[in-house]
Amino acid sequence: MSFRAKVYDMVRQIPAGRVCGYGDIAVLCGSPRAARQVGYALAALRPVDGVNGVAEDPKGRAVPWQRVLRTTGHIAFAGDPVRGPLQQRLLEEEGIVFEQDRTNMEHFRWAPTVEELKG
DNA sequence: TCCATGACTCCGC
DNA sequence: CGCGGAGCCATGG
Repeated sequence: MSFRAKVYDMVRQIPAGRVCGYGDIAVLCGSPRAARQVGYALAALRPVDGVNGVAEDPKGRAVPWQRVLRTTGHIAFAGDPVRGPLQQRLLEEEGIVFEQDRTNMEHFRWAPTVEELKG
């Protein structure tokens, strides 16, 4: 199983209302230093519905990419005029609270349980 | 096989 | 705090 496939599977497990850092996903996928590659994996998703932010992986399964943020709580693609605001909107609809342009990672960070990791 | 590309991070200033 | 630079490493050509 490729690194990207692991990333997609892991991101799919993040429940609505919770977020995770790129680095966190990298660790959970077995490559602690590959945070950047996690972002690259999400960038490779195929956009399906631009308005609702739906994107799928190569297998056609939807991936909640909006739940992955920088460790600082900032939206990684903030510079993107479309995806930046979209990501924040999607997260706020799930109950994530933004203070200025960042979230409180301490409060919203998600970590899988042992059971969830068995997958 | 080598090389460029990056939705990242850590560190120093 | 913010900024720039260096390190990181999975992919694809």
